[in-house]
Amino acid sequence: MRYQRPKGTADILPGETSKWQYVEASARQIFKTYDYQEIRTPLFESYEVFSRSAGDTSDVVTKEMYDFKDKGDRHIALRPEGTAGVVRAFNENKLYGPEFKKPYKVYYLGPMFRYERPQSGRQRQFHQIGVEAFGSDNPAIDVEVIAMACQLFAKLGLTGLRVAINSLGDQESRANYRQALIDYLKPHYDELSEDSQERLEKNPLRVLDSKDPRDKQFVADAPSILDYLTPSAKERFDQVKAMLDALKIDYVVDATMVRGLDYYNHTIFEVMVQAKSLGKGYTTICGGGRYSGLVEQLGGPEMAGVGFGIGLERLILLLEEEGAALPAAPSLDLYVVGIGEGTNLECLRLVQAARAAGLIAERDYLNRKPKAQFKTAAKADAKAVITVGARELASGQVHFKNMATEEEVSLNLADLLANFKAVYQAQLGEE
RNA sequence: GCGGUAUUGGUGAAGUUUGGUUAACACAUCGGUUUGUGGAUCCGACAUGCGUGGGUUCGAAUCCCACAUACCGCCCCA
Repeated sequence: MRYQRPKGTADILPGETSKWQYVEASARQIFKTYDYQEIRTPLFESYEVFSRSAGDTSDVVTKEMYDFKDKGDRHIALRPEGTAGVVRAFNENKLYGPEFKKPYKVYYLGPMFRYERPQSGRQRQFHQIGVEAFGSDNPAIDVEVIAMACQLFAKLGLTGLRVAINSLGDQESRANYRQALIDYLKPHYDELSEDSQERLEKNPLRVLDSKDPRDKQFVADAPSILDYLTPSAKERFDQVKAMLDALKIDYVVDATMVRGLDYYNHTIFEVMVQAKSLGKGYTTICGGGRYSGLVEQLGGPEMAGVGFGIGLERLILLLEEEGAALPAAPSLDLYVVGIGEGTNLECLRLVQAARAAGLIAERDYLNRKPKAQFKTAAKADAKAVITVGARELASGQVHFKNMATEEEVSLNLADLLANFKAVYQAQLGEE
């Protein structure tokens, strides 16, 4: 074992990729019905695109970003999340212009990079599917993206999900609450965990998320952000809740939920799940919300946005654990057995004719014995086997065996090659 | 970045407590039994090596050190 993949990366092998394709296809199909289209942005961007958007103090920026200077001395970073690059592209291509329908709806899917300690469902190169909708303040879009995520999970057969929502309010709400929280926690400073003491300085809302029992007793009685929402922010949140109710989407309001990236405001939400494969307690597989100032922050006009990201590794791990119906490898329509080296060309002609007819066809390339070839055909669940040997080459007749019934007939090789699909289907009694 | 557990063929793994010279067993694969017909039987082949590199020892998969990776818990996050 000379080389091994870099820490926190994975090879997704055949067999695995079919699951990925299934999940991706399901997402594309659902997003399409909501009128979202795919956008593809670079895997790397200027460092500032991420540092400006996620917040200079966020952990994602300060310690988890893969950044480097390229040969032209540009400060580059591998994307740690999808939103910033999409917003940059939105601005750079002037998609805010009047000729583009609003809200402007896009989805993306691909690898993201964070320098983290790997664990199950958490890698340094990981994959997200995400959506963004720009240019509407309507809370109905908040609800729509939540509904869209739920619909995807339902389609994939996931149950037992927990949808948590919260509102961070507008800037004024958040500033007022931040101060209130600091005022409340400051007197207990010495009793807080070391982590939370630091959080209190940098990002006080994070204290609410602490798992440390020392912090939890204070968090329980801490002021709620929902009491600090301005009337308009509260009205907005009430509308979101009412619309979720109207769509019969189950959710819980979690006033202590915060987000790791600083650009969020108003509605934020997470879809969580309890799974053995993802560690103890609830794990988030989808997170998102509104970001009203982000477009402007990255040099665009004042324009609202809302979106979410889904962690694909976690999602697929979950589907496997739940025994969800993931597609199996397709079986062969035809296997061509060749006996003796002289049949090499005829075997090639036959599989090529079968493939041209749209059949999944395979043959032996190793000049193995008929028995071994039949074994391979049976193992691949081949529906039919055609045998070609010296006798067949001489007579122009090949043996066609229906593997299910074990019946074998002799067919004219020229007829078969001339009209492959019809002859094949007639033999198997297919339409 | 911090703390912990683990790492033996293509696969599942036994062996590590008590260091001892063919690294068990099973599955898969390949070959033969059957000069040209499938999941069966029987026979045979299949780790000059136990994550990597050092060290201790007459002798190391077994003991010690370092490193790498995976996993678990923090931090954080999807």
